[in-house]
Amino acid sequence: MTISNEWIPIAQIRTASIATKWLGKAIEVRGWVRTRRDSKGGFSFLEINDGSSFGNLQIVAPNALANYESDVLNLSVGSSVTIKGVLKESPGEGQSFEMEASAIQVTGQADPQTYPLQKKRHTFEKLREWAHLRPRTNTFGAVTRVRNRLSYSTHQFFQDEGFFYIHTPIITASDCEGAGQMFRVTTLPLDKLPIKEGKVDSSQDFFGKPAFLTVSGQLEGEVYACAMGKIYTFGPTFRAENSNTTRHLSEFWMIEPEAAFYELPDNMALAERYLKRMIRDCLQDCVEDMEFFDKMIQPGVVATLQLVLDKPFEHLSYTKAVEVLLASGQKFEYPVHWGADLQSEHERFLTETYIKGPVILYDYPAAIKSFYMRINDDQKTVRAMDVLVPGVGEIIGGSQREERLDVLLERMTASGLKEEDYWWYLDLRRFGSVPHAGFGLGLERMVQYVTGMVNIRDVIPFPRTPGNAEF
RNA sequence: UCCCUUGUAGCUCAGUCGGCAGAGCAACGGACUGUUAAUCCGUGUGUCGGUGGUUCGAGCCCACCCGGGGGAGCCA
Repeated sequence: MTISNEWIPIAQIRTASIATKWLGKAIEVRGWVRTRRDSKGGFSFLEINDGSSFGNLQIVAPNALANYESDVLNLSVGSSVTIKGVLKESPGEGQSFEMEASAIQVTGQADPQTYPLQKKRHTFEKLREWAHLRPRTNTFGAVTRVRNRLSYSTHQFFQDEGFFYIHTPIITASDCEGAGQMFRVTTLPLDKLPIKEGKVDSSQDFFGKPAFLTVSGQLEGEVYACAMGKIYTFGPTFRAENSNTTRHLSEFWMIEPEAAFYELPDNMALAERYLKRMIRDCLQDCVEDMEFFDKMIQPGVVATLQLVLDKPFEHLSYTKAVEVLLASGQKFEYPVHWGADLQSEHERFLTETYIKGPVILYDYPAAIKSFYMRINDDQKTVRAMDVLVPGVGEIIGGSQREERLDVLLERMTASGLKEEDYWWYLDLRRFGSVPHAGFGLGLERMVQYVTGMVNIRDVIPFPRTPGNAEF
């Protein structure tokens, strides 16, 4: 049996407009068997998935095939196959097209006695133990394609808007980013650490000083924004927090745009355009996947996203938000008062009950936000913004940065930070300082929002959480 | 890190009062069928998370340890 090297993605056959051009023609597909149904009518049905689309291709395998008895009747779930045949309109219900096989080559068998995946539904918890096999399931295939689309949209959006893609460092020697607990990076022998004056002598370490995995590329992003105008980063970030929730990972992917001459309103508008671009692209290009999420994962998610596209985002100052919460009559576990950070129950009320959609909160009390956020004229609040969405909560956190050297120095002193650790960051304010702003978006939270997937561990291929780095 | 909850067949789970370890699905064998998570008949399946204790006897009670899930905090 000779099989050519030309095969077509099943996604093409799932798209009626493209499929028609293959009708009646000999084609080849390659993929994995999802299920086999034998018929005594002299043929078997195979469902083949190759990852290119949510839907499968139904193969009709006639018993006239030379290897029908020996191979086809032994094909089990998970086996890989290469199939040649002719694309036809399907007389059966459930699919428009099917392929009448003329040659089936079994590439790799999957022993049904030991192959963990069944045709039946598995819990997400169990599938996490099989992270190497779960992309072969409907849900994880769909999540993977949506995640890919969101990543692609990110680059398309920022490139279209004139932002430069900047690669900020993964390893950083400044532990001053302040966004959370950091992972230490070292080549020192852990069983025999060099000790000097009772402390680890980091001068002997690889970089001659303590080094860490980045928690944010923001400070480096500001450097490039203050030269290139508009930049964005898109890379992995690491947080060594011992958090065990459905919305936190130890390793996650973050998109951080930063733009010179941008003030907070520009920043908010950018965030809104960006989120809408991603949603629009997913609804347009991941139709089958989104239909699946809408039906099986979170009923109504498509309509909700469509609604988000049609309406401008609500804006609410922190002060107004506190008033709304106080006036709501809702009983909260944590009482609300001006100056306190909003708890997730408060955020949930605002976005899920009060606004019923995305909401941008801004102008937070200075005391609960980072030192680099620009102080407002009231001296009490800073130009910070959070974008909250129903279900997920905070999906974006950002701010206009403090560009005035004297004010920034004051804020650093008040936060107990040392000027010398930030000399290069402060230089941006010494030489040609400009107003600038940016934000960070957690890719996984965006995937959660768009798909309705409840647990963040199920929207990243190989989740890293406290106590779990398998695979 | 704190609180709650959970761990029994490949998977999902039941297991009463402490007294021989169970069901459905999957798998396998057969029947039937342009089938759609096909259907029908039949067959097999166990370190009851681990260690120790109480008891004539522990899946069940007690102690400690490990894993999973949910909530909180931290944040994206």
